[in-house]
Amino acid sequence: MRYAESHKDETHRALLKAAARQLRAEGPDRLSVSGVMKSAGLTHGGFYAHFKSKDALLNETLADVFARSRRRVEKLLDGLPPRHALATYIDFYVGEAHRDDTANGCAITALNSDMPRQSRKFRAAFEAGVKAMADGLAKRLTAAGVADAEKLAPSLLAAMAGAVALSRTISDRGLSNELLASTRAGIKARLGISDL
Amino acid sequence: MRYAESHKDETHRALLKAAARQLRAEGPDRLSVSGVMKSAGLTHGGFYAHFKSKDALLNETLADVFARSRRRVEKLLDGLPPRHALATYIDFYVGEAHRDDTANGCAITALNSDMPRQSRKFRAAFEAGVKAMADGLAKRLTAAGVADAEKLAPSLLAAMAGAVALSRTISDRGLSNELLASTRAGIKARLGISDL
DNA sequence: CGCGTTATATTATCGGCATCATATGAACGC
DNA sequence: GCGTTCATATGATGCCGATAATATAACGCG
Repeated sequence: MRYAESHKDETHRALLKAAARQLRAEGPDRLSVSGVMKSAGLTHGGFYAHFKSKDALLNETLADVFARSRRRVEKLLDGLPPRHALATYIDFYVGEAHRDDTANGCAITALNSDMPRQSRKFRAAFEAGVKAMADGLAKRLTAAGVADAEKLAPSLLAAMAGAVALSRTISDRGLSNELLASTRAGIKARLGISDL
Repeated sequence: MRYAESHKDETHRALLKAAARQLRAEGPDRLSVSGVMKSAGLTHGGFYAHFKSKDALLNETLADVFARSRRRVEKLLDGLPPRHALATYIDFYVGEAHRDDTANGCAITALNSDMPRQSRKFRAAFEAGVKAMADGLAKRLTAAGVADAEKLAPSLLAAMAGAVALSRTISDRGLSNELLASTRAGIKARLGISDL
């Protein structure tokens, strides 16, 4: 290695970061190799020194996005008492800020309807991410004393992601906000934490 | 008009029908002009005699999809007492058959996450469809004696669409079914029609 | 029954994108 | 400072899709 050993790793990370944003903003089809390279300040040709293919980039990126989201949520909720953590999570996920920041938001809301058209591997990465999120939520539900947490968690996740995704399609800000608020209230009622 | 006047109209309708399936199955980006023409038994060149552009086709197709879905639901629920109609609607929408038939299903579940990346006109057509569906649902809620129907309807729609969309991304059939069942139960509980 | 019209087919153009081959130039050890 | 080696840049190549120009063929009217 004549280059500083960090160079390639740093570039790799930079590409992943750029891809993570573009994946959620543009979707897997519209994300382009040259676009990612340009975002990282490079030209398109060097891409294949870092990833075998666009597919490989997409798969690695998606796993990375889920992992980062998970860590972010854990940091956000760390130390909160269970019921509070739950309420905070719901407010955070089904919130205006999340709706307005697709590029950094949850992959489920951003890629929901794209999945059935993607490659097997990409779908598998998505599914793994969903399962991890659902498991994490189930644990928090259990900790908060909610019954049937395992079965409930995926349904709650779907309701939250569905609301955020749909809120992004509504141009009328008031209506969009109302949709989010109504969803937060509905979910909290279902969990018996309407007071938080 | 030397051709039978019906020819062009028939072809137009056939193209719309093919596009309607491909739009939901492939998404707006992967849907291709030549694919639609081939589905209708034609070659790609003649397309522009029927539509100004791919965009025009997409817009018209989306409006058509929503209109047809609406009519289909109205037929399904026609004559049922309000609470029954509501329960039937939920079972139908959040059902395995709907999940398994993307190409003929609701545009919201099929295109949810694609919308933020589409053209203004296409998004407007989508939004109009969503509003019409929400209004229809609100009317049925009101008829069934549910309070706050106007605010509740979009949130319910989002939960239903989110569940179906997410259920399509889960390869494990059992888990996927469970997600749907849990969502149906949750929504019915929220509406006080768990007994139906 | 053939003529003009109109729907559809053929073929061409153009651009974007993934991928790849080769060139360049920066950094480190000597 | 010099050459080696590796990251990145330059510049193809080839495919696929949207659009458009032109050619063909089906049809009904006179």
